Amino acid sequence: MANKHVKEMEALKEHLGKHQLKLTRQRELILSAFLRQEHITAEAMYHQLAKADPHLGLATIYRTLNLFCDAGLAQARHFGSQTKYDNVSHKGHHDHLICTGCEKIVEFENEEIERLQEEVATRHGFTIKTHRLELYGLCTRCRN
Amino acid sequence: MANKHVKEMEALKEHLGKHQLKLTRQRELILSAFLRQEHITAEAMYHQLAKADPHLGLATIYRTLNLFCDAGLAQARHFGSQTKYDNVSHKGHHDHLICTGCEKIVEFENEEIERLQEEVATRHGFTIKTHRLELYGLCTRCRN
DNA sequence: TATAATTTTGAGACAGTTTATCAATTTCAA
DNA sequence: TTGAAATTGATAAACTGTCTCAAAATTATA
Repeated sequence: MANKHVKEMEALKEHLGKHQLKLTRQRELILSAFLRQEHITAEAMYHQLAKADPHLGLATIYRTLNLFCDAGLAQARHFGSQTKYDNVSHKGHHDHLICTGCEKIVEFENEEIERLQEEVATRHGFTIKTHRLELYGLCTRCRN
Repeated sequence: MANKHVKEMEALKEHLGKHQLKLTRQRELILSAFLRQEHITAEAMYHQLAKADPHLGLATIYRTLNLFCDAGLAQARHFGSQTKYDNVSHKGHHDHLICTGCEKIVEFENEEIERLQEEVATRHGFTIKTHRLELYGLCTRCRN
């Protein structure tokens, strides 16, 4: 299980090294838990990890998830009033289909769309760093 | 100025009528101010209107902007930690190019992208209600 | 136009989410 | 091993947005 996430661990260590930050037990623990999810809120992770370490503070979760964003391992997405942290480490960039009925989230990739985005950006003189595409609607089940 | 927004005013009145709601001075004032913007936060509008009416409450702004959303005149977007209300009354849906340097926001439309989004949704059994596409990067000026 | 029923408003209290504070602890380079 | 620097946990504080409720405004009706 641990060696499953070696690559991400290395990426984190590299980021830490570059910014005079330190590798802590908490950061390892949170990374390991984070990589097992597609997306999670800080609050959800707090409760999930409470079993493993009851003294892990909520602030540390927030700080660490934001650190992962800086390191390029996570991406924050504001969903309603909460922030969800997406795991973007071991797969290419993906976009989201979100069911407003049951909150189910389906990921997808579409190269053609990505290409058109580049085109639009170039036309406006922009250089894209990242993007976010979310389609909101009803899934098959919720439509009935 | 007032007769510039007659159509939207009518749309609002129709919505009010259908839902046993009343037309108030505040709703007229806020609609008029709202239609002069592309997108604005409740807080920003609060300060902007403080000159015209120092006693207009923040809660009223929130309530009214949400009312506009119900009436189809506005659309709420979670932008960072804030909610921006977009003016969607007299123009089609548009997406955003956002400069991470100066925070400038450029709007664009791309029918081809919209079409591909529909295609993706259909393939996954979704019926899209709305979507959101944001491209983050640097504008020409900030790249230097 | 006056009246009354209903809705809306404004002010601030309140709730939920995220960040800041700071003393105590941990990390890591020397 | 030591000590400077970073991190943590607990909680206070900040921030955004909603709720409450008495007073005021609107609308339908007479």
